[in-house]
Amino acid sequence: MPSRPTIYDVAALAGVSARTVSRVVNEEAGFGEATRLRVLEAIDKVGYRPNMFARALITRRTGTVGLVVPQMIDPFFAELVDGVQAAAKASGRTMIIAKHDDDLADFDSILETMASFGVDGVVVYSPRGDRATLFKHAMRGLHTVAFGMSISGTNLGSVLWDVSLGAELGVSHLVEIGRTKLVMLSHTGAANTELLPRRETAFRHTLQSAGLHFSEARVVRRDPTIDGGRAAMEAVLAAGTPVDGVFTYNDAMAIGALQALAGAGLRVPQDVALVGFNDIAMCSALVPALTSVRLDRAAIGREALALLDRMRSRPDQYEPVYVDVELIVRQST
Amino acid sequence: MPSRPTIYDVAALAGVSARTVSRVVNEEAGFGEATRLRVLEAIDKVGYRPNMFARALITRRTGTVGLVVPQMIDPFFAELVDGVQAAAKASGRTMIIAKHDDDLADFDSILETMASFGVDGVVVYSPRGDRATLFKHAMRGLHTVAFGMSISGTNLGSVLWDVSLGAELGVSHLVEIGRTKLVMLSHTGAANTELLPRRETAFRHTLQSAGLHFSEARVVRRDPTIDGGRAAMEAVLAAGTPVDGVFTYNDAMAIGALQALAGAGLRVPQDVALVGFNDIAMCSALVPALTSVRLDRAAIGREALALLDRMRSRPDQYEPVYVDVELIVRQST
DNA sequence: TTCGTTTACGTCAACGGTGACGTAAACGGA
DNA sequence: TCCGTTTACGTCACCGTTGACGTAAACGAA
Repeated sequence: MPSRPTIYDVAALAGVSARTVSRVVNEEAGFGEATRLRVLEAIDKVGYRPNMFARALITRRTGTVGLVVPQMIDPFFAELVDGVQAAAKASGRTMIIAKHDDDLADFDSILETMASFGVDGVVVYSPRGDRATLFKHAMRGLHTVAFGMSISGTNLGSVLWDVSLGAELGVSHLVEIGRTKLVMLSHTGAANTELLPRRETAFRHTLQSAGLHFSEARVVRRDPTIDGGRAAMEAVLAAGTPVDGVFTYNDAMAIGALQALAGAGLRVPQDVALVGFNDIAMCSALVPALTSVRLDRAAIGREALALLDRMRSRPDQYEPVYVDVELIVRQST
Repeated sequence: MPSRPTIYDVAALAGVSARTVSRVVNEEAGFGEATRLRVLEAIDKVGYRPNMFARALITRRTGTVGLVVPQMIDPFFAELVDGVQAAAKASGRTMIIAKHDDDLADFDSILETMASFGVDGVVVYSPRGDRATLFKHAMRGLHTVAFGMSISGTNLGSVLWDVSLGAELGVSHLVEIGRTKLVMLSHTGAANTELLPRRETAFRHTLQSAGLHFSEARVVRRDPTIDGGRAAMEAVLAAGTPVDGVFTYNDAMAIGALQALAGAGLRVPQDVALVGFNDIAMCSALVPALTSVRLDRAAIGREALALLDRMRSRPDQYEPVYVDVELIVRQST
């Protein structure tokens, strides 16, 4: 932080008190037009910008929001970060971003750092659905919004999307276009212990309510990556499970499945229809373009920041906020 | 920023002065072991964390670095952000991230905000190679490192990778494996006016020094996206240009080319070998896995932060720093 | 034993703003 | 003309921390 001109430099040049400069800068009432012009000219001449720290020290507000995600390589998170950033910018706030790589200790120290950095609040994707750390920091006064997991309490709220509905939309679309031999490529790990089972449950329920047969062999679990998706699809084909429709845990797995199907000489969608989840940007650039369940990421950002705002005035219990999911139908189905 | 316990609360509980608590917290010399333990216990009991603003106000250092990129959706930038973040974390710094969407006015106001936020320095990928804004803020005292463009001056340095060498590595690899009918899929726009021509120049030079024919028809320009790459490749095939090797501006275009080649029934690498640029994570997950020119993104982050450090002690002219490029050979060649 | 040195603290001011409050001058209504 | 109100400022303290400096007590060497 190289030293910059202060409010006193401006005051001296404009021939007024620092308090008056402060008033002009913050557009408070109580100064004359002539004074305003002199002050603005002086600000321009010395290149003055307010020091956020001095300001934050007394106002106890920083206009800064923290965002914590597991990582940013996965396009899903990259696009989520993008959505929250856009929302922050729209409401004039600065964002601090950190990633925890699914490490609980890192996560704890990130929240610690953000708190001492005086963020007005944090928006968080918790590692492995960790709740304890969230409660700990919220209790100490950190305004927190978790997304992708349901949690609420003092200084603690959440923004969710209806995963069950999304899964149902995807699977019933496969049923509607006449597919009867469905398979789900799911996620091995416990990356998020809440969202995972719901997708599988919705898959089973939708099959059953369509009168289709469900068996455990129709859910194959691997890492939620391209390679994992390819491996899962290859396992299905190798096992000889009859299949004409595939629903995947996320788009990365769908891309992998696409590769495996191509490798086996099966055509998409003629032989096998394919539905992904999350609708990352790449879906529309694939051949064939991938049908996927879309989350409104901009809305997630907006809702999270709005929730933080509400918390400022009323920091008690918050009901989870839901954002819409919708199915985007493309060439793969 | 909800109110948190201060150094005075700790001091009162431990029965010492605030100054002594400060000394313990910052591990300065000059306190007894018994005192240290009492203070640490008190810190733990009240849940004290130093207020960064008060500290920054007096030390004039924030331990914060700004990172400005055009966007974060493109995996190349997402991975770059990741690399810089990792480097920042390793050196104990916090990062503020912003994106400018190639908008010059946004870029200017982002730097303004970061400066008033008291960042120790910024690491920047300039929109459209803009230099004027960089010079303006550097002149006012903002320590700046640009990457991907060569620039230097007071408070201003750059971290680069040798694009020419990267292009040469990629193209001569194609030549070495016996390909003689090469095509380059390049970038229409002026996203970065410096890096662009160098790739094309290296392509031409490498062809010529291998005794191969070069013609303008062998460079096709489109948007640097998957769709752009597909369109470019389709244009080459439609024009009937003979081709057995393709070098692309970036990996996204290579993915598009892969789709177009598959659509035309051409096999990779048997019929056409393919080399991308940047080596985004996805390259290894493609079928066939993509040969690509890799930039050491972690090194970019490290070098950028190291340059900022050097600037603190000596803010004058800096020679650009280069990070390595290397060719990662995979199945597509 | 004496006196310089080190250790282990404490005191005070300052960083750059803004909230709370004070006040002189201008204004306006009866 | 008088007095209450508004306008347009200024003054001062304080936000939480650390730099500069002071000092009493303990220590150590002659």
